[in-house]
Amino acid sequence: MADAGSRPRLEDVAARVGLSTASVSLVLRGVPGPSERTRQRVLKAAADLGYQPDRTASLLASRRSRLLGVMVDVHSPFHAELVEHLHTAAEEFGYDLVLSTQTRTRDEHTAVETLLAFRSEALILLGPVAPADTLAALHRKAPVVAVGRRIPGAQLDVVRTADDDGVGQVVDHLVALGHRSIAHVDGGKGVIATDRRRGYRDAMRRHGLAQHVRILSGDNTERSGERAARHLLDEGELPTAVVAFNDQCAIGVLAALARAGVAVPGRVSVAGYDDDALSRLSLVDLTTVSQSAEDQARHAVRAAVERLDEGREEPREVVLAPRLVIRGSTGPAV
Amino acid sequence: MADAGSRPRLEDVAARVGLSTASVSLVLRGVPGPSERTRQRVLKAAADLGYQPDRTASLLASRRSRLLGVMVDVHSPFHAELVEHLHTAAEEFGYDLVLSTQTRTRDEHTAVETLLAFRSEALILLGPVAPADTLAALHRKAPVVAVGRRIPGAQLDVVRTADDDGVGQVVDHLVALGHRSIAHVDGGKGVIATDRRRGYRDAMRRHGLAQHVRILSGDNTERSGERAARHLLDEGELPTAVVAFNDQCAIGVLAALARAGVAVPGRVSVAGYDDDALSRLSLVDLTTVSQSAEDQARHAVRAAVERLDEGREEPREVVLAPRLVIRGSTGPAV
DNA sequence: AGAACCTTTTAAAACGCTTTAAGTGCTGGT
DNA sequence: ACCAGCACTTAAAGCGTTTTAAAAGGTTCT
Repeated sequence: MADAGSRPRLEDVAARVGLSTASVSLVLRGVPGPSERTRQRVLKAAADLGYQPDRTASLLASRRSRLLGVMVDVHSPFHAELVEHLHTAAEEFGYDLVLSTQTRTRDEHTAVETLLAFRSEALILLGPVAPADTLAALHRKAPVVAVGRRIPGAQLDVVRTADDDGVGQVVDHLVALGHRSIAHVDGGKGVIATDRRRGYRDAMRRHGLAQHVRILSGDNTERSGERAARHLLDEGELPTAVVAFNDQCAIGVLAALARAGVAVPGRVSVAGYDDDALSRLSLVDLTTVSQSAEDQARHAVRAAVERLDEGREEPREVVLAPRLVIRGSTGPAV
Repeated sequence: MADAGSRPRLEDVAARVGLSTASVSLVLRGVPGPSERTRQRVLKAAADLGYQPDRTASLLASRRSRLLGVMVDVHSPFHAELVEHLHTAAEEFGYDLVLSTQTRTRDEHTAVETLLAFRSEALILLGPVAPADTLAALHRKAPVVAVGRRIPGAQLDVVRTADDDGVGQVVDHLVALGHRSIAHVDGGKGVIATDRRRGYRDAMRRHGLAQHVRILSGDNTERSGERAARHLLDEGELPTAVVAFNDQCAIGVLAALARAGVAVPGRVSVAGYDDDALSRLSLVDLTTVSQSAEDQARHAVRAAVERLDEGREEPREVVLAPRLVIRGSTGPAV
């Protein structure tokens, strides 16, 4: 019956203690019912046999899968951090994670299909780029939680930080250091970039620096930061501070300035956004804005669980306050 | 029968064309047998209904799962790159990947158990730290392919690059630039560190520089690089070049030198190992050694497939040649 | 006309678990 | 004695696929 070579099954441990598979199943899942004596014997037998439940079978048998599908961009250090916190948060609620990495060769669509094929009960999408209506359609199949991006008028849940506020804090910080000529390298046409750009504009206006507003086009790459910095250098009218769209971009700015022999923060202060692992490198030591991965992860899981277990129907948007992280790349204006 | 709300099942598409689920299953998996006419009708019906096979059920029903379990350290940029290539390689052989991230809170053991619970047929472990006999025990349950690390005398498959050779290439490069006083910041007690240290020693000896051998203790962190560099600075006897255990460590060295105002590569050349995304940043621009993620991934999948589909039993070790990547952190000796 | 052989289709038994409704013994109250 | 009620336990019906052995429907050949 118990073929020597193969993994022990529920039936094998049941046979070992002379009980039914049903009882064993109950014990192993910690469902109340079985007596203490039974519980002990089953646990011992399971341990002796090295029994390990077969996920696939469990998932199939239970209508519930208790699985949350997570789409991540495998290249983003910030996503990696989020995933770690998602893991622990999900565990607290008795859920597990299925990850689907989105890479150059596997687009969002494929990634999401994979997650559904694994019967994820809800989807947590980190920084999805798909248009709002695509996400809405998806949301009809399974609850979707979008993390890190604003989605206007959507029925789905959103967890994000207030990007405009974050950039505002950076500008406040720089102004407090005496800067007036503060430029912004923006992030292109996405929703996130729009918010950060607005945050910059509003803050400048608030400080009566509207005439110093200077926006250079860029994106989320190092290269774009370099290009923008070179542009400033060539023009000769160097601002005293640069606020970049994100950390990658900021690092590009730093590189171009370093090559040109411009002292940072002596001559020009530079700030980024995201508090990437990169920005913490002591070689980089970048002033930036933290999006508190842990809180975002916790809220995302919480949102999914509320939909699944507590029957919430109305959409919810959680907007967290970003936190300025001051490091060595910003200093007093010259 | 076909409840409006739920996903269509195999039975639903079978009913739609008036066939059995068996036939539909055959068609959908591309198994030869069904007639052309049947094939067409089934495909159309499946498309109409938006049918999507349920992975869990498929996996359970087929003895084969065609799943490769991959353990990755979610924080390593190098692993991220490997995963991307593993995906495409696995796809070529008709396999899929299950990822299990190993984080601070989830150790190797848990990660691997998860992979087995998902019925992975083979395990691909990226940079496993477990002792050889633990891995050997695991290998008895399912074929294990260890990537990136030497495992002496093991029965399992290993795919790695020749670390000693890689460091040797770095030393050769530096010697060619006129360096003689070349120090090494090592990586602690792991197998990888041992190999790289040996590579350094051998190369120095080969060039008749045995009396210049200088090894500073370190590990795989930026901090250790900084510490080592500060040590050298304090002593006053700065070598003209430093070969670090890996890129992270090298970046620490760079940071400490930068703070001390030591020009790189003007006064001291610095090299790392791994060709991390970090080292490509133009701000860092680090000479390093590439481990060719794509080749390693391909060989790892190939090894697993040979075990699973071609009945190979003897262990195999694939040792790839590392490739020196020359960037801006190394230059002529002063 | 029947045997022999294809080709195509299908019924039914897995796969390893969960879950529900129905048991089985007890105890204690009448 | 009898029944109610409680605490456990279990038989059996799924979950949505794959797979196997066999059936069904043709041909072609004697």
